[in-house]
Amino acid sequence: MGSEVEIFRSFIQGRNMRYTPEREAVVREVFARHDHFTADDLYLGLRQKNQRISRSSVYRTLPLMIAAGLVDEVFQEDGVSYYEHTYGHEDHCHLRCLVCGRIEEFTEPAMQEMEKRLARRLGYRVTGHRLEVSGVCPRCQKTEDQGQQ
Amino acid sequence: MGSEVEIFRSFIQGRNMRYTPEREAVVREVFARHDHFTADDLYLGLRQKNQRISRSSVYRTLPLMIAAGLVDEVFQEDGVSYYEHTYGHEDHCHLRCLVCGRIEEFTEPAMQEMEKRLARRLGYRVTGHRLEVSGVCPRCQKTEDQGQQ
DNA sequence: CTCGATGCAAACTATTTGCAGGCAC
DNA sequence: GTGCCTGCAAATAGTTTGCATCGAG
Repeated sequence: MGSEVEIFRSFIQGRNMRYTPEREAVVREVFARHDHFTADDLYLGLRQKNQRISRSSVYRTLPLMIAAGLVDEVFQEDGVSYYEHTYGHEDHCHLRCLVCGRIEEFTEPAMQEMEKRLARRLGYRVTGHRLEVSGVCPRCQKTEDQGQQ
Repeated sequence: MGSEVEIFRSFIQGRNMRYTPEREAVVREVFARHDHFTADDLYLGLRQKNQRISRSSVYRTLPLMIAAGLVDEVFQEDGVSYYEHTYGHEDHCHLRCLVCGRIEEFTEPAMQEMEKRLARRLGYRVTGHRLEVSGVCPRCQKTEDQGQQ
């Protein structure tokens, strides 16, 4: 932590925008987390830390962090967006268990190659990807078996 | 078309649910389309064909078609879900141009292998995946170049 | 006939936005 | 001091839901 804050400050100031305490608070909260979070998670987390901030500011800061390349929206569930910070993270994909809802991450080196191949084949300049694999996790398979299903 | 309707009818009746004209209308509309559509697209399409149906019924029928394996929710945009029918379609992924918003499809044989590898490695029983690659399409790259960007 | 399905309108909820006042620069 | 940013409350909009009625089986 620390360098992410600096990166965001540069990004904001480089665009001649104002580096406010609210914006810094959001960056800090984002990087204090190491899981998937919603806008409201950030808001409530900051509130619990006695940071005075509004939901609006959280909602207004997230797109800036995405533009700065520090955050990605990784999936949506029940109409709610989930985010994660990306700085210093290895590129990874998400695996969702349809039974227990748990989401885990995995890295897949083949993805990068696939992307390059795609870019060449279709003429796209590829900037990102989102792979979500769904299925049933080992634990839930076991439960199903016991349940004779 | 035709066999999809039959599949849905069997699915509904097999669950001891009622096969209503509204449900059949939705299936027919879904398979009359060959692009991505929203729940409202279906509703409006049916209305234009003078089918008397409510939005509620469309919204209530879509999850049934997904459960029947005939439809997939493929992405969300601005809080709106987009669907496509899957029956008889080759498995494919989506490529989104961030500049013009166009979404095109591509098939990627490596996906299947990747899935199998994953399943083995992590013990998951994999049932589906969603890969969305984003970037800039050839046409928009050209425009950017002309614009000196 | 019975009970699940429909249509309508109201409810829900995440996110966005207008506006008056505040503060980064 | 200027004008971007904030907080608040209200608006937005897709989707869901309660309920009276309808109709498939």
